[in-house]
Amino acid sequence: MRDFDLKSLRKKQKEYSSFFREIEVKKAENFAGVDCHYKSEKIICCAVLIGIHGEIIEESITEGKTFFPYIPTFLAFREGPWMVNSIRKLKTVPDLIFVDGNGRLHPLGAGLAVYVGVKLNIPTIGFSKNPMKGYPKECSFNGEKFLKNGVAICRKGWKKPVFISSGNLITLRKSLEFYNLFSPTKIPIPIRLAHQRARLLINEH
DNA sequence: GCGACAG
DNA sequence: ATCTTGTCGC
Repeated sequence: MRDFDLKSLRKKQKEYSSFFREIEVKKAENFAGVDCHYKSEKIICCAVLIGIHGEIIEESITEGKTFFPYIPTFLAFREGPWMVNSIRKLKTVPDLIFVDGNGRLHPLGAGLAVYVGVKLNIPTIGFSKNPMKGYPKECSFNGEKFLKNGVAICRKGWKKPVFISSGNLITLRKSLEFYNLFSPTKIPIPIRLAHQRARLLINEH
């Protein structure tokens, strides 16, 4: 990996953060989930589009070689472009996208879901299974614990919380609503499907 | 050397 | 994310 100018990338993050709009999402019939998997330097990103009842409508994949390393708080520059391309390959434009990564829950309010939502101008919800610095690591509470720009959720039997935050064009309240709608399990269905597909595809070939 | 910020 | 099997529990 070559050298990257994190200072200028910070400025870009502030720019993305300024483009974030918290408005109420209107029509929501088609939902997408996006996730990336890796094998050595190879990356594969999968987007799955489902209907309101969970039926799969279509999927798309984008694969290639990684061009940016994993650096905490800079995840958008590693996976964002791949996710954006994957969504663009879908024949149907999603009304809402579940992104495997934080949205506003980020030091500069510019997580992966914000990047994807701003680039595509489509509502996005950020979801993550691991806490960033300063956020609860254990389920020492039950239900929703509201944080600065997101919420930590703990349900019965969970050891660790999951984190939900707005990515773009949606309110935190609605984000929570949609998480609950698509999460009979800890991982929301759209992301679980994208996760499974990406994992399967990266192991063949 | 220690602590450690999503994937 | 990745390296990796079985296994405890609802």
